Amino acid sequence: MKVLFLGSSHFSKVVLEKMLEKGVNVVGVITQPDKPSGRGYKMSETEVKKYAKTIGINVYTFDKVRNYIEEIKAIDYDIALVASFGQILPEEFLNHRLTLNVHPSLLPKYRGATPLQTALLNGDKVTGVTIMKVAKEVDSGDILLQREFEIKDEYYLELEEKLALLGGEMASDALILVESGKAIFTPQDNDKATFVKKISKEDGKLDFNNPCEQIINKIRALSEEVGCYVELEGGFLKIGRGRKNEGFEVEPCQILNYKKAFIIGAKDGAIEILTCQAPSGKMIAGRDYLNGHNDILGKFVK
RNA sequence: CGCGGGAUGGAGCAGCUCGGAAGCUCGUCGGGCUCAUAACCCGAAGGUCGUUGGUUCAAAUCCAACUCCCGCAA
Repeated sequence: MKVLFLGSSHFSKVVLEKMLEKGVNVVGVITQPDKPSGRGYKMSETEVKKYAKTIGINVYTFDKVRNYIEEIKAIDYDIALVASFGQILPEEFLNHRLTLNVHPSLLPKYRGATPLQTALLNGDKVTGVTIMKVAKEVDSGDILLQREFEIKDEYYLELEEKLALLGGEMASDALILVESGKAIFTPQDNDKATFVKKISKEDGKLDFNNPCEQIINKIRALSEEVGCYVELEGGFLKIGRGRKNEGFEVEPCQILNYKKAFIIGAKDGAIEILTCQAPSGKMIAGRDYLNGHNDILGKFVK
């Protein structure tokens, strides 16, 4: 079967890579157009585009798919596969060929754009990947395949990587099922559907009046993407990694040097800051940060 | 030309406004104390102060260009 792949993010790239490894015949890739981004507003391509170019697959960059329906219909493909593409696909596209989606959650749970972050924020022990039809309503299509994944102590990027690899394998399996006519689609139970909200910069702020577990969950979910931070001495300190630590007395939000570890108190214990990043600085070990900032000991973060 | 911050022994920082023998908190190595220590005490090694050029009797410090890094914004 000739597969048309739609994706933009790192997740997409890993899925695509896995599918190719599995021998899937990808005849073309549609991705978001180059955008000015980063320092100096340099034009940058999506990760999927960069990868596809090195492999030699045809790349189409469409800012809005609905404006390119004719071009897409001219592409010779049997089935479309979507993974973290970043655009709502118009019905005209969906009606043209069967379109499947790779979604990193156990649908109907966590429909929407941030299922991975939400699972980590909620401290879920289990999540998964779903392959389903793309329907008009976001992430509501009939399910073809679904597999669980046990969350251990992954941070966001690690979880994304693992679920993308799983998703790539499942996508490959799904294509085989469809090709052989053995695909069985099961409708979702819409009554059980939950939706995840978008994540903003503000969501990354850590409140050390909360319990340790909640703080750790937030660090795992958001520190690598939007970034987690606390207010300190009128400025900001980004927090990279942290873990629970105990064996001493400290008030919530108070900074402590305990056996050379950078500690911030929480509601029911304390968090050791393993890595953090000062303004204009790099991400460094918490103890290294303390070395140069002994004046903050005993003070409180906000 | 989107806005801004930074580059100082192995690590993290101070010093630069007002040029004049490079400092702090750690780490490392050696020694001491201790039942013991990520604790304490004594000592040592280790730096082209990002690169290049300029001003000056004298530049980490002033000026110019460049390289790399980071935050914001997208």
